[in-house]
Amino acid sequence: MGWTEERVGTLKKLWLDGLSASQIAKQLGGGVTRNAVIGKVHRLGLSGRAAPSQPSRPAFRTTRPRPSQPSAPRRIEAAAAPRPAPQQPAPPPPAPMPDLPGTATVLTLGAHMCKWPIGDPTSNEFSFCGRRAGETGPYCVEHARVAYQPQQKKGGRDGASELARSLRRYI
DNA sequence: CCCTGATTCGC
DNA sequence: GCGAATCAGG
Repeated sequence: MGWTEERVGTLKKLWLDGLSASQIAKQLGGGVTRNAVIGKVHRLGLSGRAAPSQPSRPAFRTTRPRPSQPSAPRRIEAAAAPRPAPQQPAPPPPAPMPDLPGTATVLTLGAHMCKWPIGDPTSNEFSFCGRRAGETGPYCVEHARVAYQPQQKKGGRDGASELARSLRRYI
């Protein structure tokens, strides 16, 4: 299955919520593996996260030898370069998930109800927004703005701060 | 062995 | 652009 806007939106949301790639892949349903999710995440440019559960950042590229071209000798690059002491800025606090107005479970979620995921999809408290969804999209007007992040290229008004404000309420 | 994300590269 | 294969690591 291809990456529809809805699936991409869900992917973004769940990834920014700190869910693992495999969890996102399960939640998106069949047709996607965790590799697909990770690949898409990288392609979307949001590889970094606020709260990586397992911070594996070797800071140096983990040169992966290519399986193809079998005649090529396997060269293992041992990290010999001295690296300056990296200064880690203050880690951002983890984002708790407040309860939102809608609390529709997957069973009670209707056709025209906002399908914005609320909470951890793997937990029992997971629910959807459930408010009235627009005619065009699966989300309510408020979540639609967050899901379909507009191209904030130009324009006099500051779309970024507006987006950040709307996001802030859910983070 | 389970899991995690990261990367490469053929498609 | 997509994702399987593969990596390094917890």
